[in-house]
Amino acid sequence: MVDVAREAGRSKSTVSAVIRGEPHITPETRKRVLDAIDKLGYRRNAAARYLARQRSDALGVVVGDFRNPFHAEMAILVEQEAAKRGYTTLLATTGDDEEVQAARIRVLLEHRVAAIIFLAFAGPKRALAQIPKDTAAVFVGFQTALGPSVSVDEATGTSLVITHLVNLGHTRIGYVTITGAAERYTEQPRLHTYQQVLEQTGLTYDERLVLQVSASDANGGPGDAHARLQQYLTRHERPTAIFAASDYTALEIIECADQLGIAIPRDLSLVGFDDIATAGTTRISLTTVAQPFRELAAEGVEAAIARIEGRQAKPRLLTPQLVVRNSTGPPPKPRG
Amino acid sequence: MVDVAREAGRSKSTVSAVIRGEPHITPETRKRVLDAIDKLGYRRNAAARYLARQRSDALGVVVGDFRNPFHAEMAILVEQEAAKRGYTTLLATTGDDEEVQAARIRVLLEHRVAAIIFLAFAGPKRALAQIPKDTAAVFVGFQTALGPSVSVDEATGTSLVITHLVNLGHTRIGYVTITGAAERYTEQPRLHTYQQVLEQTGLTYDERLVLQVSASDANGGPGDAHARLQQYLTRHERPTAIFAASDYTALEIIECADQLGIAIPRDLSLVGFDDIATAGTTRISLTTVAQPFRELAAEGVEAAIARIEGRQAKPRLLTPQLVVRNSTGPPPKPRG
DNA sequence: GTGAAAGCGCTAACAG
DNA sequence: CTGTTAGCGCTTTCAC
Repeated sequence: MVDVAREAGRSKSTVSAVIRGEPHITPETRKRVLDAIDKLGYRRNAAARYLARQRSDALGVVVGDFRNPFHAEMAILVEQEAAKRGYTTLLATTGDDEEVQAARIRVLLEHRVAAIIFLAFAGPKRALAQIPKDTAAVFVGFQTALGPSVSVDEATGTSLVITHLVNLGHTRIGYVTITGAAERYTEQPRLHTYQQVLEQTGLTYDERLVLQVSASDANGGPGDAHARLQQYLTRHERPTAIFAASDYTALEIIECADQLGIAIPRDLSLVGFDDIATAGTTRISLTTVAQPFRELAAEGVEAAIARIEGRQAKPRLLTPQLVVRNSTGPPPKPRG
Repeated sequence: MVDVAREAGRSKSTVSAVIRGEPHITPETRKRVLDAIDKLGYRRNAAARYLARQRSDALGVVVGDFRNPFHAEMAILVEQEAAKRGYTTLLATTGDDEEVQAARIRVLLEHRVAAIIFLAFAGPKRALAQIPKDTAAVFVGFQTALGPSVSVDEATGTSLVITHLVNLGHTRIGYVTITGAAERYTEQPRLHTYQQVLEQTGLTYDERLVLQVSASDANGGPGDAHARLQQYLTRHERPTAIFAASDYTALEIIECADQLGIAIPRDLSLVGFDDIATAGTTRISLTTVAQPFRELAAEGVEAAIARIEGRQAKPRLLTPQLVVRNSTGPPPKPRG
């Protein structure tokens, strides 16, 4: 920067003023400085800038698993929304390992991000606890009491699903989540909602209809989740319809059903959650609860910025929508 | 840090030494410092650290589109590999817009990343040009002469595909890419390879068998790509087999074919590139060229670090493998 | 083995 | 409107 100043025949602080876009600069001076910057290929130093200003314009975004298209899509949108508002984004994936999760969050913290956005995922309490109070943390994509959250109303979404299935004649409606340890924090509550809605509808909650597997279950190895799903789908008292905790999970169920020769929706109805792109595809055509992606992202960023600026971030509960496609139909005639 | 020093009854530089893990510290002192850090919840400041050391341990990773599972997967793996080697990762997505691409790269540069890894994507020349010579740039996931690259041998991959199709009896083998402007830089060369291999095999290159659409083609709007694909698939002189530039593209072709009632592989054989998870699925079962993901990521990071440390990064050309599944078969009997 | 001091590249008061 | 100055939080010689 001092080089630029010399080249422009001005002082360092004038250069700084030009860069920051201060209004009170002579056009002449501005031009000289800009030219010098150009000529020297000068690029301001984010570290030094942060240090001097003591405030950062970077948002940390942590997502559980980019492999899940919902996460990926949201990450893109959040980045876009943040950019619109003048913030840059530091993205991090964590996977299942709690060590890794803590480590990634630590890195963001060391970079002094102004806020951390948890995308459809919240690390374990331990990782969350390390976040200093003056760093805003907001949660987007799922309902939680961990902090300010922007999400769809899961009770409504679940009602939509159960009602749809009940109207088709289903009474044995299962609930399945296949997730990394990471997502347990987000999908556990969704199970709770399922249970509540079920009972409100007059159906009895049957534990045997619920399957929760961790994708990376240590005992049994990686194949374990698949084995348990297979077993769940072939049991005699299996459900006639399944509500999957996410489209990503639904995709795994489809694969397993395909392998077992279980036809969807003839033998089994399936509903997902999220409405990722693949769900709308002819081959998959998955009935699902659509989340308003863009809105979620925009509101999430807004909430984060609100917190940064010391404003209160009111929790937002958006309205989900049921998209009926070809993965649901009437239950099969009782066997035997 | 000065607070920690006070709390521990030691000086600032001693605290620094402890943090950096210098060997010559009394156990007693170390413990005091560590305790103080813990008690105060101290977290070192990456910005200040960078400023003082004048070297960064952050790698910038830029990917074109997280929606493409190949990109997402690679991003995860690169992050993991970087972490293993003590580097942290700053991830950025760019999308199609050249402005955005340049902006994202600028942000990484301002953060003084030690190197930038271009993941299955290279920005436009203009964006690339802004990278100072002392910042290493490496390209992983595609062959390019833009700089050190780690990729699969595309000629070999393409040969595998063409040979496979020729053996099945195909003579009209098309090539399709549907991509953002971003990926044009990576898939253009692949087209070239297709052309070469075709001719080596004794088939003549027919321009009409090639379709290249930009997903975000301005004229015609977003539906344009789909319309052109549809037209391509219904033309009289359509190919009996298509080599898609990526699995992601292949997925779009499948969707379009499904909508048109074109059966795969009965009416049309299809081969992809990458071997993303979905390709292995029962419903998709896509014949494709598998890339060694993990190796690509590991070697990519290695190449970046090599450059950072001033070593020469020898371009690596890994060997791809053809995975034959159910999307390819003999050509249909001639119509009419 | 530990501490004092200089300085990394920038911003922000304040003078001029 | 522009320049001077004093740090921001850390690392790194160099004395002690």
